[in-house]
Amino acid sequence: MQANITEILRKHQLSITEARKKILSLFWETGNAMAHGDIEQKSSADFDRVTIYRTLQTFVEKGIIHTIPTADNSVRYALCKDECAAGHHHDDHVHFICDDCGITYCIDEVSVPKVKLPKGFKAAQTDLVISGTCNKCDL
Amino acid sequence: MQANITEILRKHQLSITEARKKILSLFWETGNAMAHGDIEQKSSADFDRVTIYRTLQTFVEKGIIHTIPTADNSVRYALCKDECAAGHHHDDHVHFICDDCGITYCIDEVSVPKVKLPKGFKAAQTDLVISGTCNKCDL
DNA sequence: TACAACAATGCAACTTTGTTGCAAAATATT
DNA sequence: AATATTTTGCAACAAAGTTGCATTGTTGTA
Repeated sequence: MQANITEILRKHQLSITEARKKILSLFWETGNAMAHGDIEQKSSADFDRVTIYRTLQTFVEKGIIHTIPTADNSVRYALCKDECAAGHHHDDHVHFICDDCGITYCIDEVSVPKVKLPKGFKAAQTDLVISGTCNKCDL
Repeated sequence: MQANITEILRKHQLSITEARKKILSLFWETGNAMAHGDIEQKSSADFDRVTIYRTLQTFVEKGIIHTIPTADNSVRYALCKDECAAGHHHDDHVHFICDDCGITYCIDEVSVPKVKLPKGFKAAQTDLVISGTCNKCDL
């Protein structure tokens, strides 16, 4: 696994540093999407706040992670699929945010349906974000 | 139009104040969605920052406006349709954010398709946000 | 392995964004 | 018109995000 992480960094032509290895491994461990705040809490002792900001930024640029829009002013980040290349992302799956526990899931089983837009509108990215109750919080 | 605005406020059992009239009229004038920052720029001379925060909050609660999630940490607000009642919104239309000019459109013509979720997941709200180039910025 | 070139990090200072409590002002109710 | 209620502005604060620069760490090459 550790070897896997350095391999990902190398594949994207990034220097192998402690911060990047740690933050990237956090994504693998949790499995779900994380907001900046989550990452800061889980690694604030190890790294400076600024480093986390910059690391997330480069990860997004390189196509390692992608952003998930939310309605509460806290953008979340999640691992991209292999197909994601630098510049243009291909994360056309649904994201689910639980109102109870706050966990953000990538629902890989469902893909985002194509939408016909009015004339002149050209879609670059489509985000389908559903909020509600997840299967753990469902009573 | 001015009469129209006070009528909306009254319909939702809100006191008629300068701040609320002004902010609500801004939404009608621009026609598109606005982020908090936009509103602050267009009325900062008239009102305190805090008032804008609180006004937007009450408008959302009363179902006059709804939030549009974005991937850049700046939630946008747009007018609701008449059907929107306090508590639960019915804005099942698509939102389009132009990467060029930044304008956020409500694409009323297209409605959000229903999505089947895995077992145990219950959807409360569904947001379909598309980013790309709008018909004004399209060369 | 050691060295130079380059990139990433930490620190500090700062800007922006959002929140809370309370007194003053505006609005609504009678 | 007078009182009760709501809303606003102010101040102070907390949180989130940014920038420049010196220091440290990483990479590629001899």
